[in-house]
Amino acid sequence: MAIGDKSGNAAVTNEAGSGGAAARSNDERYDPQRVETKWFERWKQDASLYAAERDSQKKKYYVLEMLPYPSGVLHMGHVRNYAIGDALARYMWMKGYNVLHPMGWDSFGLPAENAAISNHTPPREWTLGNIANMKAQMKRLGFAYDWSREVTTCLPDYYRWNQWFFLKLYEQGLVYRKKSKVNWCPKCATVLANEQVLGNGCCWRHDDTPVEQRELEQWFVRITKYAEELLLDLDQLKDWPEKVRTMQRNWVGRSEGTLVDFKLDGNGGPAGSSISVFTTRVDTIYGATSVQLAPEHPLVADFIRHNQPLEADVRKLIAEQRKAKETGDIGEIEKHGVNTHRFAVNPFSGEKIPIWIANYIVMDYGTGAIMSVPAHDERDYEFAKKYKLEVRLVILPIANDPEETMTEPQLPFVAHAGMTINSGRFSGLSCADAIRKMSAYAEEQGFGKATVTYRLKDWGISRQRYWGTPIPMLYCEKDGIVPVPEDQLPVLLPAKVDITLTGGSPLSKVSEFVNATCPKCGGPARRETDTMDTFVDSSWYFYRYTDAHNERAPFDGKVAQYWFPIDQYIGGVEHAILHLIYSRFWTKFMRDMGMITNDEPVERLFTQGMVIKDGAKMSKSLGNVVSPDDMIAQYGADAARLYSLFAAPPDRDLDWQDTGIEGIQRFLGRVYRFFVRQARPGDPEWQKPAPAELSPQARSIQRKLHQTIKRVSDDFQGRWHFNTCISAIMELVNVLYGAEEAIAQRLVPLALLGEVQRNVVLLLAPFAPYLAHELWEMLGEQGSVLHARWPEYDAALAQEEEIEIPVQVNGKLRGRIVVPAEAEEAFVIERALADEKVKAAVAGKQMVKKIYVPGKMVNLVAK
RNA sequence: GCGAAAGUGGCGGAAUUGGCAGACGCACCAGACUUAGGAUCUGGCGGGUAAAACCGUGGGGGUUCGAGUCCCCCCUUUCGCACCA
Repeated sequence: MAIGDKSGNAAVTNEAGSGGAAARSNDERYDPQRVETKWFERWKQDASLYAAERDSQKKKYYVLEMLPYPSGVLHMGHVRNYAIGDALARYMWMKGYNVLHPMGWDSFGLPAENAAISNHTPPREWTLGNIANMKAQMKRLGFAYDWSREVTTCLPDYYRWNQWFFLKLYEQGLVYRKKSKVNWCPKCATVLANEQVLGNGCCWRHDDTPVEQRELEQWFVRITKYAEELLLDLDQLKDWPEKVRTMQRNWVGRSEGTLVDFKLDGNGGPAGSSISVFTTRVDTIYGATSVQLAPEHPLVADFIRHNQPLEADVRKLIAEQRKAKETGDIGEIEKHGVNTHRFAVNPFSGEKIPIWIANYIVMDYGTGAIMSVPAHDERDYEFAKKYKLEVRLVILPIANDPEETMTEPQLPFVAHAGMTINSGRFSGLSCADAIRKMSAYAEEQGFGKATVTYRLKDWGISRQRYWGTPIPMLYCEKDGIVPVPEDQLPVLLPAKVDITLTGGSPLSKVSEFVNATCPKCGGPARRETDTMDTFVDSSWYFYRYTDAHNERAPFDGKVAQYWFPIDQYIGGVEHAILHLIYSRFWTKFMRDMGMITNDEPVERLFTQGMVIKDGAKMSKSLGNVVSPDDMIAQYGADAARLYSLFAAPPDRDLDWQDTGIEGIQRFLGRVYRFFVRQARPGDPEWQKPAPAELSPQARSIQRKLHQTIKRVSDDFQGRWHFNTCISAIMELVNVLYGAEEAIAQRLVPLALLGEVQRNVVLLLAPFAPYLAHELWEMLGEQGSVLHARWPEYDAALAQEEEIEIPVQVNGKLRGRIVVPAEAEEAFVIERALADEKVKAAVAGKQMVKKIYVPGKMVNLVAK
């Protein structure tokens, strides 16, 4: 076996500084720590290495990974996410684009406050320390970010623009103040985020204390103003995963229906009051035999006032409902209700029907009141059966045959198409027709109207917490709510704050912060002490990257216009709703303000799968966490990145296997050793382009090279199955190993060998930047491989000259023949029939059919 | 309950349009080199058989010359939604 020829070691001597074939095995050894440290130090010297160009003539490409929360250390999910984005960014650079690939920190949020409490570190210090740590990890991993555009949301130069946007929203009536229910722990005496309420409905710090619902004044962003557009524009987001679009569609939850007012029947109630009911099936209203109220419906309090014994029952219903909501099985709640012994009047029929309060009616959808039509709704049916309420059929199925008599359907009959009966003047109509006519009639008569209901609620952004953007509002006794004037921004978050979880918002106890002057009257005013939801920060951060140091505006619209929309956004599917819907809202709001021209922030969205180990998500409690630092120390950054791309297609979950990354490490070493043996940078012959005439063996190497370039390029353009890209490169390297003897015997022209090596480095560059840079230098190339041109494949060179065709007889594989790629059908069939095994298989049979699928296979059908 | 995705060797996965199932990698086995091997190189590796035949992509049916891929029914897993009126 010939392992390299001695002259090839010329490349090594300037590299490892040693010589002599005897020491070969040691010199050839790939030491990722040595190589990666070397390049890490070099890259550190050049801050502008990955900077996007300004005023570039090149086509732009904005690739973005979702910014992390600086929790302390990177985990493998981050590594995978950024490895995908980094590969794409590097590929696009090599394709000649002006690439924007920034990174930042979603650095406000609760964990910093918890850390402050548990280790007495100020949130700012803790957060900035984590950022420094994670940034160092990212650099060590070799991610090509333009750090000159780094955005840190917890710093005033960023959050002042949150405040500025808040003022703009306020000016336009898109932010308003409203009482709203919040989770309140009586022991902590503070508000809890939903995430801090345990499954049993208790406080996370006091697991024996049930959380109460309290009404608090909160700031709300009127995202519902854009509900329709947020829904409609989903159709344009063709390069978003269908799953995400569906989730957003459901989240917006548009539902067309009719509002109908049922007047309260006189005795004892407030005169003229009525119950507004939302229904999608007003055509069934003559079948309504009761009205059902949510236990938390405002009218219920009124009923209780007139009928005290009701209170206990209602409390029970509320408790049942809340518990079911908390445990997540509101769908399976056993239906309970209580009769108020009051009546409502069906405005269509004039009929008096009883009013009930039921635990399955929720206040936060529709109007919190329904008309109950047991005959045509499963839930109403179940309830009516239980409480012996009347079931009245008002829709019949439409018979296919007009002669056929309509039979009464089995109840409940949830009809989508049918004909109304027992419905007064609206009898005999199709359902669709009845809905249209009855809605119109209700509107005409002034007791209802067609309407659209959304599940989407306005976005409550007030948080009674310290580590967030202060809401720039003042409360003046004389002037009421007064916005902080723009020129007084930012409202700085005070550094010295005593963070405890008692007594409400930490800021409310900082008197220097709270006490302010009213800009209108000059009198004393009190500052808003709530801070903003951190989703505000992440709703527009990617615009800031385009103009990160602008001190006069969040960003320059012209600059943003060059870069937007984001060409490719990459992140976890867990952000499919909140972050991505708030971001879409913010873009539309900024567009309507005239700041930008794009309707949507993100052109293409990619959601990568989770990193799991031993079948479960990595978590400290399971003890199956793999630390990136350990992986870097043991195998190197390239190996960690490459493995996270190789182990599974990026959209699927990745099952981390420690032995798997060893295989990648082996592969990287294999590549390195081949180059150490075969690079001949000083040889002019090796630098030349490959000759046109090649031996079959040389030709097969060249063919494999072009096939590999094609496979890798196609995947970048299309389906992103980087796992198969990497296996394709492995195959190419395996071919090169198999050819070493031929190389030694000079059967492969040096010119081709050089060409193949240069291309192997280019193909590896997006995935394994450290090794690629090392090899590029080893090849004697000038400049960074990052700015080398991505190779183009030659279809003719990738083309096989001879192909192996499987021959089936009656669909079973019986033989293989080798034919020229361009062979005619008749020739191929003839050769197939001449094959010994095929002959044996068809012996004594009658040939029925001969099928040749060009270039693929032959199937002979014989009986 | 509704919706979506998935189910392929001992394992991760490949098969891009209906055309050789198991690429590539791991693990394992054998050989080479070696003072040594948890390094490296070479070969083998779905089941079955002496070799074939034959059997094999969750199960059952179907379409087709041909099905992992298309159609129907069922099972399992994961994710999302869920009295949404």
